[in-house]
Amino acid sequence: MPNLLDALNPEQLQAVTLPNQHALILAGAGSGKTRVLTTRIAWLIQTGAVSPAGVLAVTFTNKAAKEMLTRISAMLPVSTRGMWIGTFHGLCNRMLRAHHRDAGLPQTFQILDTQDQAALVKRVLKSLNVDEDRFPPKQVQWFINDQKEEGLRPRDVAAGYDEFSRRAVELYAAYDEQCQKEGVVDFPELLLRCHELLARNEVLRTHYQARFRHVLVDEFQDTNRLQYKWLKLLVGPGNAMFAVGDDDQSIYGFRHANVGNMADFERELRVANVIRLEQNYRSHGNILDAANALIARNRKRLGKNLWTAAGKGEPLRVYEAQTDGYEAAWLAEEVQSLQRDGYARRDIAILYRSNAQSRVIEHALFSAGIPYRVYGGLRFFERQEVKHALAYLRLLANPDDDAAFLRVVNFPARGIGGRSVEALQDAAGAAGTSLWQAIPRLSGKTAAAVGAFAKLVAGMREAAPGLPLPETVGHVIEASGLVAHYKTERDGADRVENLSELVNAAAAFVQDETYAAQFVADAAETPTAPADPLNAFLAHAALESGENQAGEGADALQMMTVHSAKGLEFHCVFISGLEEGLFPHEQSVAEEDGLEEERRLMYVAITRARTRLYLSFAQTRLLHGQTRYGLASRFLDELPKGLMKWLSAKIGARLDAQAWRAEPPPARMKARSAGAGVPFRIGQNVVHPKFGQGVIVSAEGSGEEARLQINFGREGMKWLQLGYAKLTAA
DNA sequence: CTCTAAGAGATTTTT
DNA sequence: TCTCTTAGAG
Repeated sequence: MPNLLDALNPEQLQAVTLPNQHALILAGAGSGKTRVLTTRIAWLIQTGAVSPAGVLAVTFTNKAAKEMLTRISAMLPVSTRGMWIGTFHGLCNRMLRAHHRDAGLPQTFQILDTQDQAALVKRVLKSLNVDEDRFPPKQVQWFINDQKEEGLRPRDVAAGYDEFSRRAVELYAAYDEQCQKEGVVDFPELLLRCHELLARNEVLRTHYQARFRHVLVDEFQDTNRLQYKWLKLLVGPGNAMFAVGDDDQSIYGFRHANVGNMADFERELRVANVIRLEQNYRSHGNILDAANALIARNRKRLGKNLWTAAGKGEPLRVYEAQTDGYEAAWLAEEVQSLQRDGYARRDIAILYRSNAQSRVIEHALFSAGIPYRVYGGLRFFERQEVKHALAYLRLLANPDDDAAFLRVVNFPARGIGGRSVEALQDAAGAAGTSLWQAIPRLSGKTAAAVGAFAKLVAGMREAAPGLPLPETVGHVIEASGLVAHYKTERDGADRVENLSELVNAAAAFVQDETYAAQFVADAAETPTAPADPLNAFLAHAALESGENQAGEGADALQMMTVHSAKGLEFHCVFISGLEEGLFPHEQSVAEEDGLEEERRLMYVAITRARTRLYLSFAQTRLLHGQTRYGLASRFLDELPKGLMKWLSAKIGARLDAQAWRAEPPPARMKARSAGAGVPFRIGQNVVHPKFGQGVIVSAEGSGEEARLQINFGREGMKWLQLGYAKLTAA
């Protein structure tokens, strides 16, 4: 076996071989971050510094966790079984299962995903007769999650100043009570519960601190306050935390990622080892120079400058299109030309700021016959039919799970309407029981219909224990009538397919025992009964939403938002829609922090490219049904001119008579002169001596009296009178 | 209970 | 403009 440390650069080597003290590794894009993390774990084990059971490594996504496990297994002939490697939620789930009694949870507690949680909040609001106009369920849900992520229970929330928060705290309390009653736990609750468990139970805390000699954290810049607090509980006098992150790639502020955790960590735990990984192994020089120049404009940085031993490479190519339609057509053309140059489609990515932009591009690619794959969208376990099947399975595990009960009590339809459900809810409410337990209290016609459902579920529950998990799943999707129902539906074929795929997923799950082990209680910690596969599978389904798109193997062009491109790399990258208002997004530019995050997002986008980077924007874009006249993104101005090569627009030259969604503007613009005797057109670029460049958005009046509305981008939108403003055509 | 029509919302995403 | 959700009628 070759030496693990052989191929490391000096900084990587230093990081990998640090003594067991707190450390912060500032790892730039493409600097071998995962490599350092995995090599350190392998090295620690190989040198006997720690046993596999002494390692805890935490990531944000299951993908990252899996990748880590795979790479460690490749480096070491040791089983990774004893290690705790997983997501924050996965590890907390594991700990809570092992100590469910101490955590005040039933052993079979179920996990609510975001949709389930929204439904439960709604249900609680309804039962309390809350006015949904004044207290929108979504906002209440956000409020609850915000509090939980700050580590606050209803009693800890400072008395609200406004009416909303005062009432919201009460709703939070009612919601928590209902969760407890049903034995369900939402995502932030997993973390909060686990945090409370460790905070209150000194025996457990010291046990885990002693066990996990090394606590390693990936993407530390993305942690929220609660996650950081949880990590701090895991480190004690005898162990240390090794955090890897990049403040320049912090792009999840909107979901409460707190970059400040990096500085706090350094200060609070007196981190003596701060190592910067600045050598980039991914991109050519010009690309890195552009990225460095851009990010240097941010004020709030820990500071870092990427460099590469590779050559300068090609210049960045910039393209200005007239419309989003032309931009898309150009993208398709350019992709074809790249293919002719020998690039595989899977090595090319088109990135955009928001999902809405993908439609036009998809249209153009489709017309050009280029196979593509769009990331994002519904994931396997989030599909309606799969969620229905899971709801039946949840009832097998715990019939008191009201959320699951309500989801399928009348699906497929079996004559249990809203009134019947209400009667049942009333009965349950009066008796203080779950819906399931309230069934015998019903009378009349309702009782018969619901009774039939109860019998169905009871039958499944009896059959399940004797069957292997995949057969249970198979039985449930048939006996529930789900398969039959979707078979009769018009477009149900895919859904039937997905249901049988669920059986496969269950089969794969029970077979992959290393992975299944992530979800079962640890024998060392709990001498209790072994976790049953059904429960483990349900937790797996909730914690890992599955692939978002099929066809992974096919050679297809990659399309995704900049956010989902983080962590990936491609030979050729297109960053499209570089317009003020879109990227940076208009909702972010008002605040300094918002703009800086947008700039980091652009930094992430640029650093995805290995050899060739394209930047494009459109003068005109259809957004929400309205034509928007945007200026080129300020980020284009912030890149060094010398690195960029502007491609000239071949207007319509090679475009066939495709019906692009956005019509070619020349025709439309001619028809829309800004008014009689006005020498400008709507959409025309103009220059103003004080405000600089702008685009005419609309106009009123005529001749010298005419007033023009002009978007000056950074300077904002202005109304100017033609007679006074010294405007010139750009 | 199912179908249709009107209304809201429209960055970014994982668990 | 489009899409998804919800309310109301049949």
